Amino acid sequence: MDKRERIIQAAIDVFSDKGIEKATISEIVKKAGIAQGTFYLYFNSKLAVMPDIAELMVRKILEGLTSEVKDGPIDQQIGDIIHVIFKITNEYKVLTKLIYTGLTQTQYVGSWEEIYAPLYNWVENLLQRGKEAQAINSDVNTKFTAKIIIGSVESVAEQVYLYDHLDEDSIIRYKNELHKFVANAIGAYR
Amino acid sequence: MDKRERIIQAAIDVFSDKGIEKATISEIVKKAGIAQGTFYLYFNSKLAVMPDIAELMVRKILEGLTSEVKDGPIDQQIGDIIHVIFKITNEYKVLTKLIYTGLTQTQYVGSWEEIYAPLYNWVENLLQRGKEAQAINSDVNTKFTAKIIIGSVESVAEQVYLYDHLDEDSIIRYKNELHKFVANAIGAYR
Amino acid sequence: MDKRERIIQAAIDVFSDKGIEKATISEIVKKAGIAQGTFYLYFNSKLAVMPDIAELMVRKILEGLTSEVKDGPIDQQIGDIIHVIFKITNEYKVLTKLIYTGLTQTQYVGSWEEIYAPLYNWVENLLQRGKEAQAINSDVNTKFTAKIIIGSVESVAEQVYLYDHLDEDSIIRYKNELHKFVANAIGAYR
Amino acid sequence: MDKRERIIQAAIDVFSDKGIEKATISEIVKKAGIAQGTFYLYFNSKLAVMPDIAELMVRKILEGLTSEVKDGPIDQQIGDIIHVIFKITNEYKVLTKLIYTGLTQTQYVGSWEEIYAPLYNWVENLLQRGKEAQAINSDVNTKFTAKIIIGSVESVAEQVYLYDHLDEDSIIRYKNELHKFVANAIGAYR
DNA sequence: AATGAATGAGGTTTCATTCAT
DNA sequence: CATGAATGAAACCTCATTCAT
Repeated sequence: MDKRERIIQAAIDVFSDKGIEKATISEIVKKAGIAQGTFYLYFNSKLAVMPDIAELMVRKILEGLTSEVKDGPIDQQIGDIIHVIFKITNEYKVLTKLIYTGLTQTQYVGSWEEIYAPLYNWVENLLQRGKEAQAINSDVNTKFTAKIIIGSVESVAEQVYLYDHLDEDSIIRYKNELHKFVANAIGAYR
Repeated sequence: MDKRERIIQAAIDVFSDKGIEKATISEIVKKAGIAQGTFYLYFNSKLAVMPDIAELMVRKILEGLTSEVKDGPIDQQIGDIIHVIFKITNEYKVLTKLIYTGLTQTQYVGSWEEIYAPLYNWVENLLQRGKEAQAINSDVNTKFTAKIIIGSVESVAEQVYLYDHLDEDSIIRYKNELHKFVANAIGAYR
Repeated sequence: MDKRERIIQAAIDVFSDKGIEKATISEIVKKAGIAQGTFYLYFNSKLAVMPDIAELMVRKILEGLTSEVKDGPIDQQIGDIIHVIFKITNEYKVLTKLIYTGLTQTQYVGSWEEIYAPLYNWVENLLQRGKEAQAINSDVNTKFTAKIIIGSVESVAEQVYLYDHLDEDSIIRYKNELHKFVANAIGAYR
Repeated sequence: MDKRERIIQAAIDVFSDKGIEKATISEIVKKAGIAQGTFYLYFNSKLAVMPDIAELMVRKILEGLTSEVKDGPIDQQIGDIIHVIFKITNEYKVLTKLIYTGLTQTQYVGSWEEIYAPLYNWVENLLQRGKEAQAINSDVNTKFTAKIIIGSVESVAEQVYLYDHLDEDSIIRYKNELHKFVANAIGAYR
């Protein structure tokens, strides 16, 4: 693995473990197995790694969506989307949250839209096709709704895994309720 | 105003301005007009102020909900809720986001549920009454749905104000779409 | 117990526990159950308590000597002296050492001679009587030898209790060797 | 001279001058001519330098013993030992005392035995040879007695130089008395 | 005589950043 | 490109000391 990649991976580990505040470049380089000075050949600060981390996360989610959201009724596809986002959130725990904040705290806020665009687009396309197939309400604004859905699902996933620490059973019931909520919201049940 | 209160206010200012990372105790005490050592009589670290800030935010939102969500059809009440949360989010900008992260990064994660409980309860009660009046779907789990709604609305508000920096007109259209989304989700339109 | 006495006792506890370096007035007053400011009505600094502590220690040793060193052959009296000093050293552990250092580090070094004088005198008198009774070498300088004996015994006691942490059995053998050493040194066996 | 060595030398100076209590890392680094942060690359606290200082002291004493204690009657060798320890104690004044205390006050107490071992061994060997040559009492426990002798001599040296501040003439008489004391103690005069 | 909240000087400690190798 | 010892600015944090009550 090349140096840059190793830095990003190490940064993910350290940020997840210590949070942005307590994470130090010293620890990142130690974990990456490179010299202190080498870090600066690739990044200017620990927060400068964030966009790369965000990109990696979005890529993971997209890969998940592409592979796990099957063709079929949109109702079922929503279930798949929820499942994927929950899985990734659980896997990377606090990281999802940190990315938001990490980007916010820097000059990289602007990158946000850019980085998440593919994800929003993917869901928007799915809604668009659903709309054309008259599988959801005709008055749904696909652009806005894509973001609302992703925001809702991520928000609940964070609740469930980061704050409430629910047991597996409760999580399933939560996901079902959320599924019903979103499906109704876009009229996927008619 | 007593010392503790002044620290909290100063911390809000500094966190909002600099973010958690760059905020320093030195600056907080300067803004609060107290001595360096005095800070430590009340808090152990800058992050230890977070639970108090969160509590203040929740109190603000609750006050907003109590005063601005009128009696009337539940559909309209949802509009009011969205309006209140958007207003507070805009007012405190990054702070909402920082609280999440600030609590996550510390030993105070546990406080989260406790602090937000009143807010969740308030919405849950509203849903409960709507259910009893058969104004919303009978199969709605009020506890889960309360959290889903608050999460969704906050998530969209943050999108709108923190990342997308939308113009006023787009925000209104976004709010309308969100309103429709939530109302449909719980079956408030039948 | 009056305030002054309580401060001295608390200081003994804290110094024993934390050492001079880490001991703080804050902790002493907490242990003494008095207010922060009250300390200064009795002492100017934590080290200013040292002479009082030293006096208390010397008093303890003197009481021990007076009560436990019986009339009889000087050889046996030496054994008693060793026993008393070992007992007190064990009881107050590091404190003996700290007193030396505590006094050294301050303006109170001068007090040292004054405070220890009674102890030296007591042993000197014992040697003097031994000399007159021709129970020890006639060329012993009682003044110097008194100090040498006390120094040796304290030194060994500290070795045994503070550094080597010997078991009870080894300590007894050590004491016996020391006893023989001192008795021979002053010619108490002829 | 390498950084570590410079820190140790500077620490010796500052400790000797100010005592443990008043010595600061800031002053040590200033005297060593290095940056504040550099200190922490080698030691964690000012007391962490103590074991190194102790080692240096022991080395000095050993060098003194090796070079100044001549072959010859054991009686005379004892005189040499006393002379060396007095000289070093005078040269380093308070430092000898501080080492004891410095080590006591920290996690490094354990190091004590280890550091002093060579010194004890050296004297023990000398006694052993004296015993084999029947120059001293046959019932002397060389291990214990080595420690007793070193302890006694150091104790008296500290008395003389640190507390009593005796004049040169009195010191010579004190040394003579001590010499006689130790020689008699082990039966070196027969 | 006693209190204890508040102070702020002055220490400690960290860690991003540099630069000679 | 890569290194990592050294730096020192800038934060942290403690705690003796004060003083109004």
